[in-house]
Amino acid sequence: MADPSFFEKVYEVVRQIPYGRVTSYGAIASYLGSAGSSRMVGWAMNSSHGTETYVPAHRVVNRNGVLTGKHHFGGPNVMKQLLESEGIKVNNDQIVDFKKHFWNPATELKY
DNA sequence: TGATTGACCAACT
DNA sequence: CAGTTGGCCAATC
Repeated sequence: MADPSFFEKVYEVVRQIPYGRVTSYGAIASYLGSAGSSRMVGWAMNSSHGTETYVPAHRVVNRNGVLTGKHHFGGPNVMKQLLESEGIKVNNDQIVDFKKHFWNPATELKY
């Protein structure tokens, strides 16, 4: 797309998250150029259900590594199960060793 | 069409 | 230390 919107950029970044890795809304937003748009990342995930390509929104958590949007996956346990299914341990809705599983698009993906 | 909200983050009071 | 405010873009009322 010659002029991709914020949403489309978010989708592409989230899709490029490798298996067993997670990232934060702020990291994506900051990578796109605006840390204040972190809310839009979450909103984009909400819209990701209507996209043709699947978006691993369960790999996206807030800056604390907490599963803030777990309720939006159709159930409060779905997101946790998905992460654990990828080898990521989740305790009390919080990712264990979040820093180790953290995938920074600005560093890994960069361009 | 204007106002409000939304899965956030950071700074200020 | 905790509560409030500003900021960002897009969708819904």
